Amino acid sequence: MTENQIEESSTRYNTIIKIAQKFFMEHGYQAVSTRQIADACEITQPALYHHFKGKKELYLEVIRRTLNTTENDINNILSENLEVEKRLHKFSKYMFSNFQEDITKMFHDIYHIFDADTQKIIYGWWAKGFLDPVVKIVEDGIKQGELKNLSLIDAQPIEIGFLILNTIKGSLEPKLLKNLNEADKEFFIERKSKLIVNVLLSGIGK
Amino acid sequence: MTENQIEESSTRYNTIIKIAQKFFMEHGYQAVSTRQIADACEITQPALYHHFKGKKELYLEVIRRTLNTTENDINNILSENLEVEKRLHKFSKYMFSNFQEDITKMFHDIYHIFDADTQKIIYGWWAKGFLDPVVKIVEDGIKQGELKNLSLIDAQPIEIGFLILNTIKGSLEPKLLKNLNEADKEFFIERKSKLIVNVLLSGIGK
DNA sequence: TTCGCAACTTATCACTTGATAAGTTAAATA
DNA sequence: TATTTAACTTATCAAGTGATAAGTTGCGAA
Repeated sequence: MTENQIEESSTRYNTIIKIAQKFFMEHGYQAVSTRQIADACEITQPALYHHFKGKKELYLEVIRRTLNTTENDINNILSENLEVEKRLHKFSKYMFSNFQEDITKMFHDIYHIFDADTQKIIYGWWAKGFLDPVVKIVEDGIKQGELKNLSLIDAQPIEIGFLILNTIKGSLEPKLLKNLNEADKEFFIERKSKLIVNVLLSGIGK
Repeated sequence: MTENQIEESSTRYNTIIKIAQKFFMEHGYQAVSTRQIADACEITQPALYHHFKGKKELYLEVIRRTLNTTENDINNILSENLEVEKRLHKFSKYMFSNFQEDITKMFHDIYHIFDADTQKIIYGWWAKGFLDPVVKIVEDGIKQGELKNLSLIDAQPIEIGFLILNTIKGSLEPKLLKNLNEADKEFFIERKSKLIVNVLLSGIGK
């Protein structure tokens, strides 16, 4: 075990990140204080600084873990060789179920907090976890003849990947979902995902 | 002139709102201090409190004006009786040109700052300015036979309005646009809007 | 048994925050 | 001309903020 691995398997260290993740994702970086996080962890505020260099570094680790977890989940979802429609539907449902907080806000914070180099690193994680899998779906879909030849609409697979991601991202409604019970939530997500995929594939025009 | 109208036409009052708008839209409510706004207005921080009861009230007025301006602009854009495709294209271009900051963040702030009643009032402004016009486009499009009968995809016009709005909203890329010159910006917006409308109307499926 | 060190705590720092109180000034009104 | 008042300013507040220094504790290795 390396020093880093010991640290990462420590219970307290993980608790801090889990709780910090909850707070940061719900309220954003600025609105969360180190004291709030520490209180929720039932430790004193300076104790945080034993595990993390500062608030920024804690936030960065939260982001890293979030994106890393997502990458694994999405790759599992997409490992089955399904048709495009089913893959997109699964992906949409995953996003609705797991990103009940605006990730747009997260990227806004990243832009204003971290320097350009760190931003690039984070963008790399995001691309690997989110964008690449969706672009893969699009590319596979074209190969299988399930999707249009994109040159017809003067677009690149990566552009369509972005568009799909943005459409789903823009449709997430964390506040609405929070007030539903599990059954209603499931129903809402199923219906919404179906609609989004339907429009993405067939459009609303005649 | 009522007392309110005098206040609203005052130069200083308007300057404060304009500058506050710029700051709030770029950084979000929490990240902007009353001192930053005051400094940019070249007045002292307590002078703000002569014009506004508090930071919250200033922010609320910024939101009201932003949504009100948008409502007027959009109604002008959509007053021409064009076909659905051209209307959506115009609308998309307007959004890209005028909302160079994430409006998602604005709604996040609203949710965490204001009480439920105030939130409802703001939602009313938003619905009137953004949602209603888009729903009108959809309804007109169905009447004119340019769009599918929505019962085919088990959807309501308002749902499709949301989806269109969210797709465009999610695709806004303020950071990217900021680094482009006017010509490149125009080109980017034109191209992106065309792609979005194309996918919304025809989809990417075969 | 002693030592070392991880994992804390208490106390405190400099700084920023939104907000208020009290005094000033210049222009409109009576 | 006297008075009022809008539009400020200076001074100051309490409540927070992220961060550091220095001391404590308890456990595992030597």
